[in-house]
Amino acid sequence: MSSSAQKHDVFQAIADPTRREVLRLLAEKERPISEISAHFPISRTAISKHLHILSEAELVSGKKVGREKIYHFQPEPLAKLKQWLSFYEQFWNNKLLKLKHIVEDGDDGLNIVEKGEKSK
Amino acid sequence: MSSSAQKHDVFQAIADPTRREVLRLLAEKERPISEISAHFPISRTAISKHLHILSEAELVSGKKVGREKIYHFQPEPLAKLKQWLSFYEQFWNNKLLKLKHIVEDGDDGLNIVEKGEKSK
DNA sequence: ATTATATAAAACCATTTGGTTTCATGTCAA
DNA sequence: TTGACATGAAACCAAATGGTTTTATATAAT
Repeated sequence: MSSSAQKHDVFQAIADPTRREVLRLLAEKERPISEISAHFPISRTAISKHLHILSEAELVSGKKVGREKIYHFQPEPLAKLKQWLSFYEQFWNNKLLKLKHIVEDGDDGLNIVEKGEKSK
Repeated sequence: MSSSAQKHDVFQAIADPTRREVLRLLAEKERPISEISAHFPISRTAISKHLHILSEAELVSGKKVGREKIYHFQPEPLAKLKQWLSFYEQFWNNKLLKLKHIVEDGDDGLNIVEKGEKSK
């Protein structure tokens, strides 16, 4: 199966602070909805909706056990985030790449002045 | 200054696909609003609002040059995202940590067998 | 069998979001 | 100085978001 008609992706799923906290709780260990919602000032129903959204993004998955629904954390979608991030890591890890870009773009770079440097 | 009363953080800022694309364009090189909006099917005003949000999250910054406003990419806030992500990397990079958790939680772990590993 | 528990589902609501259109303003060019 | 251009700002709008309350259903416990 693995429905690709997902309305919520990982970027949206982690945008909400409550959902991030839910994720952290589930990363620790799997828990039923009521246990999760006990950690928050909002209603159980609200938490249930958040779990639904996390579930759409495949960051969590729930299995019904007796009358409880036990949710557990699924890290896979975060790889996509990591991948997205990796593109931008150049910009803060490797300052030399800035120069490289300037060269490749055909800019002669003569008047480029880095922060705190004098231009002449 | 550096107002800390920011309504939008980096998590929310990158939740929107259009904003992610704007970021990518600005990571390539700095550009005025009109040039950015030329890449999208939506109005210049809409793009301007997205830039405002990215700016609140300090992912971009704009300087006025003549009648144009030139925006450029600022990678710093992404470090926060990277930091957030790093916590979860254990879960897909380092499978052994699973065992560690089991041990620390007091679970005897006797019948736990990792994928593809021999139990002894 | 009855009651309490755990969740699901639906209706509802205020605010935010992502977009639009319209109007105003500052700057460059002729 | 008169347009044209680039942006800003405001009013407006539909849909999505994040919450609520109410009602229903399945399971567990007594």
